[in-house]
Amino acid sequence: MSSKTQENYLKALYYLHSKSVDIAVSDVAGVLDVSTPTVNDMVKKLHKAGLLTYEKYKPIKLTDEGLRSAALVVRRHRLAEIFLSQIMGFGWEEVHDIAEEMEHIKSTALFDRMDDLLGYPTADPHGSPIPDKDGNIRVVSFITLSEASIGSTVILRGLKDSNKELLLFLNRKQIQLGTKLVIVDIEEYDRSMYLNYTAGGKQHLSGQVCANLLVEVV
Amino acid sequence: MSSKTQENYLKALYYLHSKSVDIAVSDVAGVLDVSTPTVNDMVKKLHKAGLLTYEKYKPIKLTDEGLRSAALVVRRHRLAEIFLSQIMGFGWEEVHDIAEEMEHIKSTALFDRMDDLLGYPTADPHGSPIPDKDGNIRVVSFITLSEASIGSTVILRGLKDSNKELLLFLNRKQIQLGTKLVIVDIEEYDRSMYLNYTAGGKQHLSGQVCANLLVEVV
DNA sequence: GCACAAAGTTAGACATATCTAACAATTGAC
DNA sequence: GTCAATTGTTAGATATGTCTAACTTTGTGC
Repeated sequence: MSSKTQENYLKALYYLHSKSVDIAVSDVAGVLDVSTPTVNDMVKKLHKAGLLTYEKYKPIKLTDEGLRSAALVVRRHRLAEIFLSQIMGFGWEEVHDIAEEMEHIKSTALFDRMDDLLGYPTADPHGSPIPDKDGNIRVVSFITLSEASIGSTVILRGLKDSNKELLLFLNRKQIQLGTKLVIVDIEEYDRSMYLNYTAGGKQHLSGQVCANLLVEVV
Repeated sequence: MSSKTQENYLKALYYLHSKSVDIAVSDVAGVLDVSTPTVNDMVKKLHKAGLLTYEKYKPIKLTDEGLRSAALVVRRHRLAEIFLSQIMGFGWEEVHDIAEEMEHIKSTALFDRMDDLLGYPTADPHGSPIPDKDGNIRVVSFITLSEASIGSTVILRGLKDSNKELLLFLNRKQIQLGTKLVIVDIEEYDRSMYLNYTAGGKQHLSGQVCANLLVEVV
């Protein structure tokens, strides 16, 4: 069983892995704000646990098992963030720090229940993907609503540049993550769109709003 | 700032304090399942932090500050339990272990938000009181519904002996914690009651059910 | 291709939280 | 009131996670 500290190292490694498969000890130290000898010790422990490859003076790499474990920490973090925001009504700027602590809770049931309540989101409001229960990441490429074509059906998956005003606006329009939108018509001159969706009926959204909504075409 | 371990000691001390103000080192060790020397060390730390009184070979006592800190841990635990049960739909038997971890999250905002969402409960479903934000316990004495008299208005605060069937039954009757009930009539021969309340109108509850509902007279 | 800077490692120290073994104080039985 | 049992304390060890200081390796600039 991995400790809270080990989970934080895994999360840092997951982040660095996404930049480059080869990871430097000093980069881990930088991300976690600890000294390199401290990282060195932990690297040896994680190597012994089979979560990463380690040879003296060589760059380290996450093993498949390490990547999976790390993805599960990230899954818990992102589910917690979305839960805090969507279900508990926190602002997106408040959720990170709380999720940082919630992600270490040892209860798969808790996070699976969040997943249920949230309708199995595949990405957070910034479009970062949420690994599934097995640590797999479903690669979905999002486009902005502006890029979608007339007649297509899309699902809102994230916001490109979220701010309070946009969130409140979407709230008033009864549009949330997971809402299925049908593009009825597009005004070419200002890139605004006419949409149809269950909760709101037919609505008109400005080109500016459309450019900020990340959607998945279905 | 107190660590997770210290918070667990405080919680144990809170429990023992409720049995007797004088607390034995060995009792703490028993509750937390650690050795007495371990408790001895921690007692010295908590004494240094001003949370309890300590004199060699004398029984220990929580100070006012210690009692307040401990109450705040208990508050977080109980709010988390009720939140997991009421909002997230967990069974009462599942919530304790998860709450055991959630209670250590360092975010007053999280627990205050739970408190809001739950409508400021004063007791958990077993009738154990929930300390407020300042660690104060509002002493309310609950009686069973059976003990209430005709014409009185009561609020459901807890269940004496909760089980799934009872919870489902109350759910069907649309009675939940916080529901205000007016006692319209009592059948003396079987101790059953006729009640009036907003969501359910006039309802008849058996004596067995009435004996299991903990209520606050208002 | 060599020197030196950057990166990585080792060694030794400290804090927290835990243990066992040994010792000390208190208390209750008689 | 004494002594044995219970309870509390001290001392020394271990595991985790952190540090600084000193040393080693790698690799780049010239």
